Amino acid sequence: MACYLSFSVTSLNVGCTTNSQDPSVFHKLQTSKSTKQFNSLITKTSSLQHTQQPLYAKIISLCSSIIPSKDMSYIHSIFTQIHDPHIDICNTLMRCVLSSKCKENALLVILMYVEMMCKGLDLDKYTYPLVLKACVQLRELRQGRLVHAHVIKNGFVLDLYVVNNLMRLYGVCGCVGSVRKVFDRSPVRDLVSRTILIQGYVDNGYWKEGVDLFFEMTEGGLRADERMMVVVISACAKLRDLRLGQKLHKYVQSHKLNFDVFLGNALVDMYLKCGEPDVALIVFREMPTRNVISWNTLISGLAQRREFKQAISAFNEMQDQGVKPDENTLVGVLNCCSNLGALGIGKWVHTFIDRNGIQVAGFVGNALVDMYAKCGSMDDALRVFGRMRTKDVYSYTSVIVGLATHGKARKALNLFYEMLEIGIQPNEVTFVGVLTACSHGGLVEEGHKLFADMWRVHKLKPRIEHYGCMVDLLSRAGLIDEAMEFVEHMPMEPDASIWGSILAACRIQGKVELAEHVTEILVNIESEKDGTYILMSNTYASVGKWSDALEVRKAMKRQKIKKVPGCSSIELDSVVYEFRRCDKAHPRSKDIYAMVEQLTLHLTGTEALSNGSDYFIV
DNA sequence: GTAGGGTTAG
Repeated sequence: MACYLSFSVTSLNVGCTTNSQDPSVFHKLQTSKSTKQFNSLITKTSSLQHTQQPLYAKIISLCSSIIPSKDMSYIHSIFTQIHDPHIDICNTLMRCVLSSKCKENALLVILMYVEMMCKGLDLDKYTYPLVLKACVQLRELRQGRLVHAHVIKNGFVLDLYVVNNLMRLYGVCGCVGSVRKVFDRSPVRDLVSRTILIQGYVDNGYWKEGVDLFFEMTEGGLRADERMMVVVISACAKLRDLRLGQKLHKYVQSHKLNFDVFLGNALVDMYLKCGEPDVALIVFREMPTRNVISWNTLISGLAQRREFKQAISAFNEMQDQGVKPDENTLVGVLNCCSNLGALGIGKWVHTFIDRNGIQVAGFVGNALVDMYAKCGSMDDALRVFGRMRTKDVYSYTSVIVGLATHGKARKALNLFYEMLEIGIQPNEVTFVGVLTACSHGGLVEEGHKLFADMWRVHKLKPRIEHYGCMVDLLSRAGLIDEAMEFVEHMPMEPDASIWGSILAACRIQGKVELAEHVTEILVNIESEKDGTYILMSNTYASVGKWSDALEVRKAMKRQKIKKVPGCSSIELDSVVYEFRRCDKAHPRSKDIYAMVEQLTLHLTGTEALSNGSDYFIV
């Protein structure tokens, strides 16, 4: 075999001494911009014996720094051309390829590993962690198991780095049992192994088990470090267990652990998820350093608590402090906009996305589509959706739900069928949209068929909300008897929203007796809820039974049930204003009410019902 | 030259 690629010793010296054949080669290597140019330089250099190969490795690590391209195939091509490479060179090349953190390159590392085996090379303790890391990046369990077999065969089970990487691989591949097995059978373990073991449980949803393990270990005398605490606290956040969280926080304090940004972020997230936003904010303010993730944690955490306005002000503060938002920030903010109907802020975010060259794809694209749909700008939603190069079930679901709520039933359903044709599997939420479309479009037949398809075709078990959609569909179509029959045949206990649909239909059709029956059920389910009484009262009113309507109102008063004030919001110059019934908080509320009076007068010729008795208005 | 935090849709 000819053509073994390598550098001449002289060309290596080129950079440092004048004793060279071609003084420009080394300089060219350092300044080389393109892979092609670089490759041609390499192939021009002459042969090198493997005794000089450590020097060659140095060159290779230099290569990784001078070539910004993610295309590592040239490194692989160098690798394949070396006849008898030293293991250090292989490891260096592997590390270099792996550093780019993209899937294609991780695959390249595995390929290199296989080729090393074919060449009959003796792998060392540094090779296995690298290959296993590549498997982790790819979630490549099958290949990982083969590597595990080689690890055992070649006697590397005593190496901590190898063992820990093996455990990590099984963890990310969802094999908690294997993580445990490797741990239990390994004669070498350290704090890292223990952290990976706990993380294996936590990452796969066994939060309680992970936390229990932590206490078992610490009660046995183990001293946890910051990294282990981050894993355990994140498990606690998922468990929504405040008491436990406080206990862990105390552990951090009493053991004088370093309150770093990771630990801070984990604590902020935990307090937000456990329902203590005030404590979360205190911890957040106390953090010595914050990064973009700290802000994301705060913003998305507040959003999850439905504190959307507070989340937006956190976002504003973040910008005041000059922290650059990343894609996750924007997704969180867009989510707030969707819920507040804050179209202006949403549009601002869209502009920000465009100006910063952020791809409208994936999470960001989906959040943007959803924002426009929820803020009532369906045309914009469709425009963004149309421009997205790759659409997934979330993108489709957002527009389908959006169209359905905007009353564009046919268009929603057409998109649904288009989605199926492309081969995207719908999920439960997609069907909420599809059934809502049928309900709003009065498409009883199609609704029945699609409901049946859920399980028959897509193997999705209808949840209570789907039954709710069907009851709503039938009720709105005036088929109350069918709706009742549907409710009676439900496999689960109908909830308040389902009875609510029926009750609403009763009001429209003036079915007093059924309404009374349903109200009784509803009061038993949620006696404190105002909506039930109001619907019943309105049902009486709709058939002219005014005294009965009044009776219901009196009953409400007796039981101290107050109508929860409805809330609407409007956004002006990026500020969201909220209004409730009888709300006088706005500095110009006097003007606002005057305008309402005027408008009402204009529209109906009667005076607006300014205070109190709007129980009869749904 | 091993381990860690946050993420969209009804």
